[in-house]
Amino acid sequence: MKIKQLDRYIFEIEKDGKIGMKVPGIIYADQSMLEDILNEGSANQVVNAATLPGIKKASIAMPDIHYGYGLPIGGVVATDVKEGVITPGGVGFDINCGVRLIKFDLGKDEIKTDLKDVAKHLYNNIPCGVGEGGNIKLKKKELKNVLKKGSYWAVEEGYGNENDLLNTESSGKLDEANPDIVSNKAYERGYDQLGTLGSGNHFLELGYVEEIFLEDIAKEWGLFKGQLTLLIHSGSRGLGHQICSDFLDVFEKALKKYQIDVPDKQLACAPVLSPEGQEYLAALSCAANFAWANRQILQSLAINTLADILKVKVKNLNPSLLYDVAHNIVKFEKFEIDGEEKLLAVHRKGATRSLPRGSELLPTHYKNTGQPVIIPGDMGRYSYILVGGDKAPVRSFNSACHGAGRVLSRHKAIKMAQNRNIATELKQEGIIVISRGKKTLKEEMPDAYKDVSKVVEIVDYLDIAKKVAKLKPLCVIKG
DNA sequence: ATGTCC
Repeated sequence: MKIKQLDRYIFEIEKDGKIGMKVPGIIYADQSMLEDILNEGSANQVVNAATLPGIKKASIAMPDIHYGYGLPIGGVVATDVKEGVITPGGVGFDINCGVRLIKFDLGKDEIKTDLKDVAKHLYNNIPCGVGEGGNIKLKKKELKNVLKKGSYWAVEEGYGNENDLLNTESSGKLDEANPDIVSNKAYERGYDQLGTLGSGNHFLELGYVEEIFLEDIAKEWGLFKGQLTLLIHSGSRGLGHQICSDFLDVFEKALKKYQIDVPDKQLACAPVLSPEGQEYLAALSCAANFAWANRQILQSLAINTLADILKVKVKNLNPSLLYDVAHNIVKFEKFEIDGEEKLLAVHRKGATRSLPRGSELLPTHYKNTGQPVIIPGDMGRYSYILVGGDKAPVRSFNSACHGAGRVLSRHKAIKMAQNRNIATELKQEGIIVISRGKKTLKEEMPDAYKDVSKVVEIVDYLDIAKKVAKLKPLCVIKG
């Protein structure tokens, strides 16, 4: 492939019509990241995605790009709704994996309880781990309501308030959801998994604001130095995973039916407006709604647990959701393409929506600032709060990175970690980590990830999203 | 990410 450097942090993979590329590839990264990206094969996945029917402008990769199923994690692909395709490989297995940030009216130095006890209490109260169920057990009729209503269901059931809905992407509900499309197998996996964290890179983290970069915006958003924060990263658990699996079969058959040629079967796709495309959209929306209800319930569990162990009233903590963003999703958004407004299916696969100030998709209270973009790093370093940048519409279909991005695969990380005790190492840094799975901490150790500061620096430089504040972890709960 | 293979 031919790669041209267009700017300090912009690399273009030239469009090669002979291999079916319909648009060029664009990778936002620095020189050293680019080398890793080329070596591990995810640049090739960017090229593959550029062949998808109806793709507009470019097949885009964020600086946290790494190898994934079909499209790389950190990939953004926008297809024309009328003449383009939709692909489960462009969304991922964990549909609406995402992250939310809750801020408190409490400084970390005001905490009198031993952090170890706080971590233990959180760990004991937040169901987590592979395949683990929680305390909420639903019948089919009720789970259907969750799939239809998303965060609204959680709020109706007392796990949150109107303010939470206002501060969740799409208000925590996609209207395209049709619970009748979801397989019984997916339902079976969902009955007891609402309000559970899961495993892998999912986590619940108590931290604090260590540094502020944009004072005005931080002030407007109610952020202050030393402030206690809660970060929750989870998704649609087994239910979403099953929905993705169910549709991979459907889309493989669709390739033949619609005579679509893709270089990688993992990019199996169908026209957005085909029955297959529409059914996937209806099912994906159910999984997305489940994930939003899940994070809303986790938020409520964590806040109550925290108030309990700190021996303060919830109302005195004054918890408030800054924002909840989706990482793995398709959204229908309007963009100007060749001077014409088009409705596009924006696939974000390990990418966060990043709406600039003035966007009509923003709730009124964020219209002047732009959208809070929450970027978790790794459990030993830091996380960032950014704000949607003015160049996001032209550079990335209003998308930013979603995290640090892996440098080691899960397998390699476990191998590299050998007999290291990651929890002990982090404790020496003043971070309490409790994990349910034995392997999880090795898979998720800080060395397995890029330095999120470098990743964030690139989207900041490109004005895709601007740095507002940096968070430091205090205690982390993992599955 | 995931009842880490139906």
